[in-house]
Amino acid sequence: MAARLKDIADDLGISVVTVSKVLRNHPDIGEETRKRVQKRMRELNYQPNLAARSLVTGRTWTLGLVVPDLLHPFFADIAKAISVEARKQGYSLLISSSDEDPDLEIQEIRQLLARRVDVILVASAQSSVEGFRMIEEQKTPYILIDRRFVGHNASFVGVDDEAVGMLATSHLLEQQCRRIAHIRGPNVSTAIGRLEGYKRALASHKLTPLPGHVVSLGTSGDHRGEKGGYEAARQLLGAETRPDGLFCFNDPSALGAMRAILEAGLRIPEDVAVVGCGNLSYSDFLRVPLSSVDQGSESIGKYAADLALRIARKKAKAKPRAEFISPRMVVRASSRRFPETPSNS
Amino acid sequence: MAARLKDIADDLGISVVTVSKVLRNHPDIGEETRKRVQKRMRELNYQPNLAARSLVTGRTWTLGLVVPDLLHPFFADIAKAISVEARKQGYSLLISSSDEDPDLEIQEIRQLLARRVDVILVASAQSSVEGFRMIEEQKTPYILIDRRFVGHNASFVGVDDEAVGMLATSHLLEQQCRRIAHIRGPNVSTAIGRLEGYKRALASHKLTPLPGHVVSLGTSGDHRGEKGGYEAARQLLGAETRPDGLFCFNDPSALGAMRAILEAGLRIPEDVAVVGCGNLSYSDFLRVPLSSVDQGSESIGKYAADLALRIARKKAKAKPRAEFISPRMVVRASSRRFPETPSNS
DNA sequence: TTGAAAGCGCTACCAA
DNA sequence: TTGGTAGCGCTTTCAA
Repeated sequence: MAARLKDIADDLGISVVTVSKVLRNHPDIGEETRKRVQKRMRELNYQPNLAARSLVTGRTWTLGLVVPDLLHPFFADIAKAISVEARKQGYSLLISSSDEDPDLEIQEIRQLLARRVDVILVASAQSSVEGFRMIEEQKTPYILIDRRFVGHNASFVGVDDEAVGMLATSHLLEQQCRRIAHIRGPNVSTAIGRLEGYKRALASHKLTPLPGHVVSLGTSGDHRGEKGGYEAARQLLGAETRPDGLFCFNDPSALGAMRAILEAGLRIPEDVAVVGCGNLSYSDFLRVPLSSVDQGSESIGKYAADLALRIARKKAKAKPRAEFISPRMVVRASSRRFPETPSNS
Repeated sequence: MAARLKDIADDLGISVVTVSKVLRNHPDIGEETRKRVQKRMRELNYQPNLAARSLVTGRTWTLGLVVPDLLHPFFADIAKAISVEARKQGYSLLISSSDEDPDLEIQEIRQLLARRVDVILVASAQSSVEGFRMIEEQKTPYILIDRRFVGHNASFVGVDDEAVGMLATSHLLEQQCRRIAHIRGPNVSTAIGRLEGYKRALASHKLTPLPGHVVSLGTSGDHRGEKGGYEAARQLLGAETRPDGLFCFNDPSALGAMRAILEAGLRIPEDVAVVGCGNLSYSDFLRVPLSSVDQGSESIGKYAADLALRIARKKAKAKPRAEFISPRMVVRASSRRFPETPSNS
């Protein structure tokens, strides 16, 4: 079926080794031999068998990526960016989706380990760091994306979540909101950091969250959070004092929340100003265009890929390093209470 | 580093072959031996080296997917669905994005061929069928997704595009639109089929497209088509007779078009009713919720994966077959001119 | 500059 | 029920 080195060697009456050297641009090959081999390769449309190569080199030229949800635009962005960078350097990308399920994630990681990918990138749904022991045992380098584990010394690329929370909340404060609520995410580092930032921004104005003004996004079924955001917002609107500003863990939950607010007959942003996080691509086209903190998903993907490829190249295990991307506030109608507010800050 | 069959065999004083058989649940192994081997495998957290296995079996247990744009929700949906099905059967998925560039697509396919994936799935950006010769030469089975080539006898899974065009246009006709325009896509089968359906639906009402009422989405830079849709719509609004209904090639272009319409001071759907295609997940939250033809992206992914896995299993090359998914009209505010219009049809 | 030999980790085949 | 042998397609090493 597919041509092999041996076929080419036999055709040309030379040895397999010589052909192999031409394939890899090894210097000590005669000009004429090289030409002949290259010609024959083209004729046969030769493709080296990467499985065979991997077996002997111990490298697969493949990166493995595990995300909680490939449909979430944030992770799709990252996957795309990684894929582009990887391709540039001749690497392929094995992508899998854990559905936000820690057990499934472990299975996916096992699969990637079995395939001996050179580096694993994972936006983890684990609540503890236990699951990574397995990777470490196999000595496969890995990089955490987006979500990290405090006190766990692994490479990390993601946004500075506390800055996210501060940026969003400070913006709402600037818009004269004083009763700012927060719909927080599940118990992972991103949600914790954003909550922390939210509190710090309030504190800098000598404020604290009012009773019932921090609500958790339900975790059930609905990963991207539209439904959860809707329910959380309904809960908030029934709170002792009604919020006049709302910072949502992510954009999908903000969409759900906005639906609840509009259904309750309130105006956005006059009655409740809303800020999301993620800056999803359709924000401009929404019923009320959504202000959002941009997490620089593309940069995250690019940095993560660069780091992964650097590690993959010199098989040496570089010491773990963390890279924090700075978030950026993108102001749209959902939180612009004063016309002069610039659209970015 | 990673444990090998030989390590386990040596530890237990048995042969590699026996261990290999336990690994693959081969029947003729003594109960006790099996237990001992399994125990040791667990202790060592053994992961078979798939590259080695591939080399001897000639199968990689990997599917390859090439899409024009992983960020487009339609293709993200498909990728996710395929990934889920593949995983269920122990297959992994190599995903790459061609950026709608035929040359890049060919490169990606070469890469997948070099990796000897068992089946290639491709939503192709090729304008001719030439590029597939390469795959055929290597005897790697492949399945076209979403976009096909008339007269080319290959397996195909996708929506019935003519039905898409008819569904959308008939709906607009039911809403009493009589000057229905169409923003058509690039020169691939999907765009051609939808255009065909649009014309047929008009014809069944003894209508034909008015002059200037079929506009092409520009192809430059902007793959998902928001910008293209905006520009196309501006062009349409300047036409001899202004359209009162608009069927757009996809949802992103419909978003752009709606922006142009609203900016021109017109109302949706009263002045211009709009229908998109793809039914993207945020349609409900848009400034004007967008009516759209659902292409059943998940079904497409599922069918395509099933077919691919069936082919992968019995290495036999099944004869090419085409599977057409029926589209479904989802009516929302952007085209609902009469309150009683049901939301699905 | 070229090539013979060995071996990567696994499975297929057949003999014990 | 168990295992020896051969070999998948390639790279590495070292000798010619």
